[in-house]
Amino acid sequence: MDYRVYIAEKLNVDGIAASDIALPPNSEMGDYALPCFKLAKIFRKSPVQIAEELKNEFVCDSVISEVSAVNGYLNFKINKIGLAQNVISEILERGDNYGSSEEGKGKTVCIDYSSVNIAKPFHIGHLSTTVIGGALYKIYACLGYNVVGINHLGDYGTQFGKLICAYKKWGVKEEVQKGGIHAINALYVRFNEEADENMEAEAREYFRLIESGDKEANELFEWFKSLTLEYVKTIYDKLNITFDSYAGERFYTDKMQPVIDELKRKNLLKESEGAQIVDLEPYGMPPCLILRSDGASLYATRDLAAATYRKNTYDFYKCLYVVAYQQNLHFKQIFKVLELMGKPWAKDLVHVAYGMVSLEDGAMSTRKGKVVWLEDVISKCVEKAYSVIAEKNSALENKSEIAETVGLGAVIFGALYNNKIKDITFSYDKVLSFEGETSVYVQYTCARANSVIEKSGQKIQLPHGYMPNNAEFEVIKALALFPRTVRDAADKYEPSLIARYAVDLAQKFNKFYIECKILTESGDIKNFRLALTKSVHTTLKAALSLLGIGAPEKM
RNA sequence: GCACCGUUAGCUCAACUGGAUAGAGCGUUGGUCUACGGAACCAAAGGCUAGGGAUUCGAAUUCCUUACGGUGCACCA
Repeated sequence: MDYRVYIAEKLNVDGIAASDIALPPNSEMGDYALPCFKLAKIFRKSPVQIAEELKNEFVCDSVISEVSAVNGYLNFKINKIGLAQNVISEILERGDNYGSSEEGKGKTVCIDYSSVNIAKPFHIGHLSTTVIGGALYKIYACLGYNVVGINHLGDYGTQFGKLICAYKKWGVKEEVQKGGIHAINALYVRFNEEADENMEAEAREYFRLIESGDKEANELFEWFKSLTLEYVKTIYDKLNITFDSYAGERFYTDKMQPVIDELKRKNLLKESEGAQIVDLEPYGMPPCLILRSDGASLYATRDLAAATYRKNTYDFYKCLYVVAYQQNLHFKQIFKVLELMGKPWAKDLVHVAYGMVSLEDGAMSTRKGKVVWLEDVISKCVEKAYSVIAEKNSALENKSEIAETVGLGAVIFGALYNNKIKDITFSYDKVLSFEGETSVYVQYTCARANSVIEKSGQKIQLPHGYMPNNAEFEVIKALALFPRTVRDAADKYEPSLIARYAVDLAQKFNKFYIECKILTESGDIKNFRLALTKSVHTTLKAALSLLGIGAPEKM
């Protein structure tokens, strides 16, 4: 039940909607509140007076147990017994499905994320798009949407001509096969260091050969591509990330012309300095380049084709682009161009922008070797997790497996805990910290809850009419917030809300856990506390799972 | 130069989108050790929400302005 809706309906005052019902700063005041200041103008009375009058009119019932008027606020306390009963029984009943809904049924959401470049290994700069997109995928799926995860591969451009050129000059087949993506990347880096004008020209020619369908060039390219995909898939597996489509830039090679024709037909295309552009000056933006002066297409051209293709293929309700804010202008431009083309769905395109990652000593630079590879971060976290486990719980059987879950959780969680728009300075100290507001804390809490349940050795049975104490009630209120949090995270494209929620719930549970004994109690108290513990365990697991993080039963 | 984004405790960040006394974690100091899992819990200290104006019952949140930092601005992706 949504208490805000209930209260608003019960009040039945013009101008008061569920969204006007707020949460008081602390729970001693109440569980919900209505600020009456807005009503002062309508009723031409002081807010204090209005609150007082509304209080007197309000009849408490089985849902709202108490109303008070304080300084212009009307505070409500909800029936603790009823809330406890409702929330816990719902969680016990729905289990892993708690928080999920059908509200997105029949609607498709496309999410363009991660979008790796061929021949470039993953560094920590690629982590945000991957885990934010991955989490949004799970969050929307949880709300019943049909989700299409798209890895818009960076597989188009002269750099692949350079790569082939470098391979032809220095490459050894066996070494590349063995070294995989790092070997390819090394060739590319070497090209950029050593190439002269002749090689540059050669590279352009190789790119042309790829484009014109030359057999050898394409075979090489496909080989590099498959080595790249093989590599990234091992990382996606670890991060619990999946894709439904790997249609990258090249995929749109033959889908751009119709878009260009349409732009022409609609008189949007203009020549400027030899290039074909869409003029966006009236909208305060630089022009959107469609064709270079040599007739070649550009990034924007392919994105226009891709958006059109996705609409035609998936008929999306929304299409999200999880791409760093560096590309704010680019997306503003292509969204505007589609709008000018008269596409009503242009409004359904959303650039989900996130902040950039830098290192403590400045920006990353592949060329200067100032890079932190994602694989290294992962393995360090897993190693650390292993050593902590070995120290704290040496008897544990499957230590490596659990260390993997814990270590990867730390990597993912670290990238998801803050508002996505904020820049991040990467530090090993931070991801390797397993205390406080971390995934490890949440996982630990989960394991702790699980341990209590196991030790009890009894079936979970929620007693009727149990009156929760304060610590218990705080946990219950937090539990009740989960479905709303999932919806918020989807509405705001903000997985950090889930991460923060998980920590908050874990904190409240731990407080309860320290204050209230469970197994040494008996009867209703024990049964209720076990049911509460089980509910927390279920909800924390569900929250972590939306982020792609596992929750070991023991750790 | 223009545009967009950011600035909250020593550090890293929240604040349910305009509501009551701005909250957490880390770090610091002091406590809880018969532990249902101490990867935990409690307490203390720490704030003119970068500065200045405006809007109103009420501003960290909206508007203007200044400073600092970041990003982007025509044939790369």
